[in-house]
Formats: sequence, structure tokens, C-alpha cells
Amino acid sequence: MSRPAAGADVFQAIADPTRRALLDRLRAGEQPMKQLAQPFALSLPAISQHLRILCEVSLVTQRRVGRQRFYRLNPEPLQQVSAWVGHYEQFWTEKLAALGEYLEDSACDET
Amino acid sequence: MSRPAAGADVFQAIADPTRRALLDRLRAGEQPMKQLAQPFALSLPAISQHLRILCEVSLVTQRRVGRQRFYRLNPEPLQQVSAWVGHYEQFWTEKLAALGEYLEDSACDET
DNA sequence: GACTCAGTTAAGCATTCACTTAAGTGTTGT
DNA sequence: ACAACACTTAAGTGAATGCTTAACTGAGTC
Repeated sequence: MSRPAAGADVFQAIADPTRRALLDRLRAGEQPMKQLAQPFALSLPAISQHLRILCEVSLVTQRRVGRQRFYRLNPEPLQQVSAWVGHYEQFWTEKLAALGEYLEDSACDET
Repeated sequence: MSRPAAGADVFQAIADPTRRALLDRLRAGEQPMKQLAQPFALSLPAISQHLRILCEVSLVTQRRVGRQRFYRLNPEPLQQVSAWVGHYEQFWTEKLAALGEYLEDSACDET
């Protein structure tokens, strides 16, 4: 096959910076393909393929209006990412707490 | 070149399920290579290469003790992911709120 | 010093990726 | 009906991924 598949996995889908940029752009609201693609230095088919991958993992949905295709953000699948990263948040808050204590202690040692 | 590089990008680093599993395993604490690799049906070099990629994006750090190599989790780079996904959280909470309202309304229509 | 153990580096391979240009598909305007 | 428009699908290409086996490095053991 010739087109990219990206494994139908959300983590894989957001691994590409262009795809993340597309999602970021879609935060501003539903947009037709051409307008979405405008700031990118890529051919239209390239963008189309990226959008297809985002579609496959349900991060965007399509709506056809005349000869235009509007793309809309559907952030739900990102909850998967959020949940996974969430497991690690406690670690860096712990580290920050430890740093805080360290600073307090060393402040006392400072003479 | 023959070994994987994964672009030194955190999003790319966590795109691979094996790498995510390694990080998950490291949440239990610092571990030597062999113990880390044990549950995976992969050769040792494969794991070693994944760990190297995680090292390159600073998600893990190495410590040498005798002939063992202990790997330790360093979750800070994940804040980058957390921050990005954070931009989308408002969208799904909004959607949940909308769903809540819809349910309330339809409860009234229910006869 | 020779032998193992823990792990990495090297080399090679099949697959997947992101991209391109060229050729459709369907809609709108004349 | 026909041309222009907004896209997508097809086909092909170079580079990156993920994996393997084989060879190496370096630390403990006999």
C-alpha cells in the first residue's frame, strides 16, 4: 500500500508534528481543508493523508458541504493520552516537593 | 545508519507501545536492564535500543553498578505532552457539560 | 589470565512513513 | 454540456523504524 496508516493508534497519530499542528489549528473551530492546509509548506495530498489518519483514530470528523470538506476536532481520544500521562504527574509533583524540602534544608545549612 | 533514532522528540518516543510499557514498568522503581526486559518477547538488543531512545529524550537515566546498568524513570519531559494535551481538556469538559444539559432536557421530554 | 555475565554496538533486513506528482471523483458555475 | 474547483486516491520514492543475529566491551569469577 502507498498511503501511511499510522497504526490506528492515538499515540502514533499525535507523534507527527504536522498532525499536532493540524489539531492545534482545529481548536479554532471547524474548517475546510484548504483553509486548514494554508499555513503548511506541504502539498494538498500530504495534508489530506494526515487528516485521514486523524480521522482513523477519530481525532477529527468530516462534514461535506457542497464541494468543500469541513474538518472538526474531536478531542475525546486524547483522554487516552491524558490518562496515561496522568500516571506520571505524581512523579514530577513528588520531585518538586522533594526539591522544596531540599531547598528548605539547605537554607538552614547555609552558614 | 542502522539503529533507530526516533527524532529526539518526546511525542515520537512515547509513540511506540514497547517504549510506553518500559516506562510503565519503570514506575515501580529503578531496575537493571535484564529485569526490565524480562516480560517482553523481544531480544535484549531490541530493548537496549528502545532504552537508548528513551535516554535521548531524557525520559530515563542510566546508572552503572558493577556490570549492571540500572535504569531510572525521569518523567519531566512528559510535562511537554501533558501541557499539549491540556489545551484539549477544556474541549471535552465542555462536551461533557453539554451532554449533561442534554440529559437534563431530555429527561423532561420523556413522557 | 581464561571464562562467564550484563549489556551495548554493528550490520543487515523488511516494513512503515511522509512526501511527491499524476490521475480520479464529485460539485458548482456558465 | 463543459470547464473550474475542492478535494481524494493511486503510484512511486527516499528515509526512518523496529527487529534480528553476530561481534564487541567491560566487570566480576575461577
